[in-house]
Amino acid sequence: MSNVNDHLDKLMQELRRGTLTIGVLSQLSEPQYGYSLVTMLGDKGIHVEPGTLYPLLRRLEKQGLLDSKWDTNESRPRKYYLLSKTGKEVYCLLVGEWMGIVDSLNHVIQQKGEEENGAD
Amino acid sequence: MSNVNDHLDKLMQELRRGTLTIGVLSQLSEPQYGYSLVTMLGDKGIHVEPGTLYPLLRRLEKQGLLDSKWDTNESRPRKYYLLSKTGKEVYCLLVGEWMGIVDSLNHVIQQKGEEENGAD
DNA sequence: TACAATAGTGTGCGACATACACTATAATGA
DNA sequence: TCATTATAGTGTATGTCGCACACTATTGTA
Repeated sequence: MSNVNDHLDKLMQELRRGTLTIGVLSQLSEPQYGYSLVTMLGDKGIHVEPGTLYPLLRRLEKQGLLDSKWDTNESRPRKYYLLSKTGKEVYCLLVGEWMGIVDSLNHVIQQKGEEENGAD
Repeated sequence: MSNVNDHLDKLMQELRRGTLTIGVLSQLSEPQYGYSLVTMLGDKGIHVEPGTLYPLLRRLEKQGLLDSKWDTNESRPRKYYLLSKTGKEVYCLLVGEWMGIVDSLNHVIQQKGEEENGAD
C-alpha cells in the first residue's frame, strides 16, 4: 500500500532489468542448461527464478542469439543453450553499452555521493 | 523486422531501464524543472525526451520521492522538483543497489572477454 | 504568425515475476 | 513389485509497470 519499501523494490527491479540478459549471455560461451544456469548465476550473486530464466532463454534463442540442442543421452533430457555467432557479437556490443551506462551513471552519482558513503 | 540491430536496440533500451530514475534523482538535490533536467542530463550523456521525463517526474512525486512547487513569478510558469527526505533515502539505497549490480555484472563479464576479437 | 519553451497525456510494447502444469527419475515404504 | 512422494528439469499463461513515442495545450517572444 504505497509503502516506500514497496516503491524501492520496484525501482530496484527496474534497475536490474536487462542485466540478467548480460549475465546469461556471459555464461553461455560453453553450453549450459537452464537449471545449471540458475545455479551458476545464483552462485555469482545473480538470483533468478526458473520461471524467469526459461522464457528469457527462449526469447534469446528466437532472436538468434542462442543455439540450443537437446541432450537425451543423460538420465534426464536437458536442453543445452550456447551462444551463437550473432550472440557473441551482440554480447560484446551489449557489454560496451553497459560500460557506457555505468560510466555516465557514475558521473552523475559522484556529483553528490561523498556525504554519506560506505565504500570500503 | 527481426533484424539483429533491432534486437540490440531493444536489449540496450532494457539495459537503460531504471537508470534514468537514478539520473534524475541525482540532479534533484537542488530544485530543477523538467526542461532544465532534460538539458542537464543530456549534457551529461543521458539523453531523455520530455515525453519520457515528465511522466517519470510525476510518478516519483506520487511515490513521495519528490516534492514540487510551481514558480509563477517568472515569465513562464515552471514546475520545480526537489528531492524529498524520503527521496534522499531512496536515492542512497538505490545507488547502493546499483553498485551491487555493477559489481556482480563486472564479475560475470570479466570471466570471458579475452577469447573473441574484433567481430568485424 | 510562427516558433520555442514548458508541461501534460495516452497508448503500446515488452521484460520480468509469479504461479502453475507437466514429465521423468529416484527414493521410500507397504 | 508397485504406488507414492520428492525433486530435477522444462515449459506456459498472465499481470504489472516503466519507458518510448507521438500527441496536445499553453504562453511568451521575435
